[in-house]
Amino acid sequence: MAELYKTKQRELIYNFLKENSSLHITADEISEHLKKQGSRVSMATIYRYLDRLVASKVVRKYHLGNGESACYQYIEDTSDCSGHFHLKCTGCGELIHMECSDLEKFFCHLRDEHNFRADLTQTVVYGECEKCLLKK
Amino acid sequence: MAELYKTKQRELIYNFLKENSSLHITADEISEHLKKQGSRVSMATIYRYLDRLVASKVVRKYHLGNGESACYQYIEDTSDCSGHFHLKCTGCGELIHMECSDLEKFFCHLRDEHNFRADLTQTVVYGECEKCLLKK
DNA sequence: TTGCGTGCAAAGGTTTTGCATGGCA
DNA sequence: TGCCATGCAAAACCTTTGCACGCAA
Repeated sequence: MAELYKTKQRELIYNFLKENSSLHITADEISEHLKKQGSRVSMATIYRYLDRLVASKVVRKYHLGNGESACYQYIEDTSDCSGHFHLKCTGCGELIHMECSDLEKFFCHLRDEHNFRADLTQTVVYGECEKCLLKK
Repeated sequence: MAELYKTKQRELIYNFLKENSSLHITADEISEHLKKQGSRVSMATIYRYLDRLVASKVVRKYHLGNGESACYQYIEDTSDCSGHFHLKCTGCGELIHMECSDLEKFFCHLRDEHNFRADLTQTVVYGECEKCLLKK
């Protein structure tokens, strides 16, 4: 499905996302990165392609709140939807990736007791990280 | 603290938020509501006042993702920050308010095991609600 | 009177869209 | 050749800001 045509622009965007699958990347960062590489790709193309990748579940879209731009991340393993979790520090802005067995419990609790199937890959927990708490 | 001056516009906005403290309201909804009441208040005034209310912790600001506008909610009881939680259905868009003792456990787990002090009032869990799951 | 609050209009930033052109198959 | 993809520019959208005027205290 998805892209019928393979183009240079799409290849560049795709590779950048895949090579940085541990990061959350904005459309603007993609544009900047490609510019440094010597390739210029219009924002329209970047957004249009990202929409397709999101629709075909190749990348995930995050919205980290306030006036910030949306972030995109390449999905490493399509099957794993349970163990990965995000914490965003409202102090320093850091995004923490968390793996934890207790999460599964929380997920099951929501499903069994509240009839709500949470999508933890889409969910971001806001709060303050260790470093920022110590600063106070 | 906060507003030194009491004005008609501020009173209207404040009352609307307070009377609907169970809802999450956008700046635009405030504008529309007041328009129906016969009062027109500029968006600039609404946003400026909301900023103040957020700064003085009278209302809470939520960002529900994607291109959606920010939502604001009057804080009923200033002290209660632990037991209230939000689930947003990605299917029908409904925002579910959840009270649950297991949440406290989850909150403590993050704090004790991950050194992260979550702000549950700012956090929204995405997923699918009962109704949308049944539709499938 | 003093200075904060308001409205208007313009600007800001991110994302989307229309249209003509360019490029893959 | 026949579409689809691209770039450009303009528009859409939410939110912020500058400035002159209005109004609370």
